[in-house]
Amino acid sequence: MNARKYVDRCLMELFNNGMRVTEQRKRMLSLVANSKHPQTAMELYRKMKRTFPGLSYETIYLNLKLFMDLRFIETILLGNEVRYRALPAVHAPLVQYICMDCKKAIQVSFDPSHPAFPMPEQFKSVNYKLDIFGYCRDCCDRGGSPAVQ
Amino acid sequence: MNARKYVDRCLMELFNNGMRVTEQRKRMLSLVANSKHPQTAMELYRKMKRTFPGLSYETIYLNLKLFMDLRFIETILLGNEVRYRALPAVHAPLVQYICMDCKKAIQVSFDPSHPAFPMPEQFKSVNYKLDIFGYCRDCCDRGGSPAVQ
DNA sequence: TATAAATTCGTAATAATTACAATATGGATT
DNA sequence: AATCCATATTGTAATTATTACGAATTTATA
Repeated sequence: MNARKYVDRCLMELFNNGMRVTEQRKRMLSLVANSKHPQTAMELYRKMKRTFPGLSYETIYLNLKLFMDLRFIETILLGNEVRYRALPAVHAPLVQYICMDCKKAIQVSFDPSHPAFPMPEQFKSVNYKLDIFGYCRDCCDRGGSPAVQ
Repeated sequence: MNARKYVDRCLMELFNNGMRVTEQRKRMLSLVANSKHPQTAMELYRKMKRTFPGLSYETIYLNLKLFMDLRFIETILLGNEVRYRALPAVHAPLVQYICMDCKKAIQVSFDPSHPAFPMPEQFKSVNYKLDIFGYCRDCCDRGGSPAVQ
């Protein structure tokens, strides 16, 4: 995913919906887009604090909620932590390979219309999430064997 | 999934690992297995309280953690809530169709070795989770259009 | 640069989760 | 069945995560 494009798309969408493009939101989206692995609210807060020393935690949560509503981001549970990650533009289906050690997420697009899915008759599907957990090359090499997702 | 079999399997596994088969654990596993939709820690606590009036919250969390480690259950985020659901025996790959309205989860087995998935070369996969979000027949009929996952 | 509405801040309340020592209990042993 | 001991549960409290709300600030626009 191109981080620059992603941020621009989100900012434009904010603007088009009559919402404000603030420095905090710019930075927050940029952080999310440029992070190798999904971030916790606390991690985002700490990083934002560097740029905005007087930042309130409330701002983080309000914007996380806003970004969720606008589908800029989505949540994932890793270990017991709630983490947030960038959600690519709608209709760009993805598989995510998540390293359970370093928490890096590799995103791969794929075709969800594939007959491999045994869709039940009466279910109206609007979204899906395919997360595959394992260990990336780097962590395999290091021989780490951490707590399981 | 057969709830009775599931609970028995879990209890046996507890026993085989030198852990104790307590009334609390029996009840908790039974609750998880017999719930149509994934439960929050609080929901489980409330229901358990009926059987064990002096129950401590700590017991819920300790056992949730234990059940996670033993892979009896797994977590899912619905809305902003962390919910727990029964995890069928290992090597029984599943797709879960989750109704975003009533939160009912329909489980369907499928074949993950299907070439539809573009596995990256250097990734050692140990587990995966395919959740499809949408609306079940009942909720479509009622015409509900609730908050999005 | 003045304005109005939206956003952020500061503070505090609420909810979720974890910690720890004392007590109780499961299951092995006798 | 009575005893014993390691494990599980309880009770209480601490910590962490999340939400609430009025006041102050900032954005986008004229």
